[in-house]
Amino acid sequence: MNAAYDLISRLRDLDGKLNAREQRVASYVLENFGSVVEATLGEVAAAAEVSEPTVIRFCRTLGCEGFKDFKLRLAQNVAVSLQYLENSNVEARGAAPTLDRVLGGIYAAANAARGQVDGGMLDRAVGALRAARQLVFIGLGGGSSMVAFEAANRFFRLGLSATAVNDGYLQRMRAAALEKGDVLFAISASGEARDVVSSVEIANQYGATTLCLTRPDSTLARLAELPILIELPEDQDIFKPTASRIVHLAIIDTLATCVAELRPEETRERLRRIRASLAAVHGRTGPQPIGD
Amino acid sequence: MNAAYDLISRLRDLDGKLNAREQRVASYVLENFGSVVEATLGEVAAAAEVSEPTVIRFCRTLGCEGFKDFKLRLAQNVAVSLQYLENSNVEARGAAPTLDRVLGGIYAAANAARGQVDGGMLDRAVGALRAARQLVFIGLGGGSSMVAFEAANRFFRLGLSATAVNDGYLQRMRAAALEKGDVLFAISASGEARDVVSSVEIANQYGATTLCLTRPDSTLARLAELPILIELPEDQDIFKPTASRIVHLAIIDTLATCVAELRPEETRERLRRIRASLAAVHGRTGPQPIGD
DNA sequence: CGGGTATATGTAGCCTAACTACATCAACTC
DNA sequence: GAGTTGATGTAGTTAGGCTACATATACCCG
Repeated sequence: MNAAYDLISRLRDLDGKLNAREQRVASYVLENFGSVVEATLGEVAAAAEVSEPTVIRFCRTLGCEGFKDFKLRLAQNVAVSLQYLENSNVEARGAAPTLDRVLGGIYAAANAARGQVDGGMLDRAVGALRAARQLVFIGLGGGSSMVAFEAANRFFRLGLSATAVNDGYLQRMRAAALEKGDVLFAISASGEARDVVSSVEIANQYGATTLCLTRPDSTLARLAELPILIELPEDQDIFKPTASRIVHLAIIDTLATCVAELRPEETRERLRRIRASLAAVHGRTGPQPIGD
Repeated sequence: MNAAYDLISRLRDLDGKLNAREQRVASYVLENFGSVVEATLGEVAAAAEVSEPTVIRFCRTLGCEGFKDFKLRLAQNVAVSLQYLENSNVEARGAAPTLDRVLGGIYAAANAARGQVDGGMLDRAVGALRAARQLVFIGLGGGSSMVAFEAANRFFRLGLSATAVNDGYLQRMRAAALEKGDVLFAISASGEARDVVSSVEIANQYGATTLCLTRPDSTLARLAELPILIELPEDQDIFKPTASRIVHLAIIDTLATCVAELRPEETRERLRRIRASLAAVHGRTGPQPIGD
């Protein structure tokens, strides 16, 4: 998508497939993002125990113009995660560094998503959503269930008939009641949640359009008609909730925004009505978030 | 918090208070982040119509070591927003640039939050949460209600007695049933949602500990005992859902992580049990997100 | 098995860009 | 109105990135 953003993933892709000496550089860089950003060509060459031109060649292999360009892109690439990850080394626990870890995880997941999502995948989903007679979002297990509800919450504001269901039995029942023109949108971090998978199969049988937001190579990914697939980086930090939910919300927001922009007049009117309905509850009227 | 992150705000702070020629440089930089990152000292000097040393002095005024250091920091500072904002200029609508807008909004909100949240605020909240006999999260209006449920979902995993309530009447009732040692955690984007505010007042009366996550200078902020306050940047993009929900989720994740780390053994055991309970539903067992 | 070619890597030198020291100029003070 | 301080530019130095070329290694084909 964006050249600058691909650097690290390209680095990871090429890792192992490079010339011997360039590989040394790659390994060194992968383990020392942070310092490489501030190092000179000579320093990197010395640290990786190769000659300077080898480092330059390595940069060019990655598609950069030279070492300078490489450093700039690397800086931009790791800027965010770097900040957070470096801080997390400091064993100064407490809440503030933990916030950094959480945000760092979100950034990492968001960047990963950004690299994988291709426009077509989302555009097809948008096409199906805007044309839907009714929209049913399903998810299970807290995280995905929450995303499903939030999705319904997003889309009803646009004047669409949207509901979320997080009861496994009810999901199957709702799926069975769908027909052509209806959309079933399944959300699952694992892509294996049994009730969700079955519901998609059922909806397929009855001719509904099935979308999903999940991992590649999962059962759900194979069954849905218009899958949105994102492989998110594993998170080692077992005490920290995964960032996948957040990325899923971002995707939902993206889809909702696209649909809203395709029908601006209707959307504007709905938002006006919703805002008016709330003015009574708290006096505020400005351009605030609608709905608290 | 982190030096690198302050560059642009420092620039904005100093804007107008600089020497005549350095001001020229500042103005130029503020309007050309994007190209400055790739420009040389000479190019910036020429573009701002000043001499090269003036540019260097300008960099030092901002607290950088020199032009190189300045450029690096600027690159890191604007890396994210730049990527996203630049893309949004391109009128190539479609879903991919919209994803960039959504992520850009999240980044902007997250950075804003990061600058405002001080450790003490969070640490006090963590202290109250870990000691709670029971935890009740309340929120209204879709977004905040979702965050409340997700919070309960996060904390029950740690072995705490956590519930979420998004029914305004029920919120008051729950609040009235609380006592000393219990925690009421109110979540509100506006800080004015009537039922939520009242519930906090009621809980205060009965001696429960009241926390909140909301805007500064709001009614809720004034009433809660341990407020977590974040002023989030207004979002002009009316069709795009606000990023405030996401930041609120990040704060909740942070609190949950801190509490989890304060009681590691108990948490580990709960997570093991929860994982085991799900193994039956989908065969996966690895270090995946727990609960789909 | 050996010569030739292609690819990988290093050496030495060049050139640009960042920085420094110094000079000049303007403004403000007493 | 002269002195002093601070702002700005000029010229020169240095270091770091890059190129051209040389050497070494591996691979292929007869």
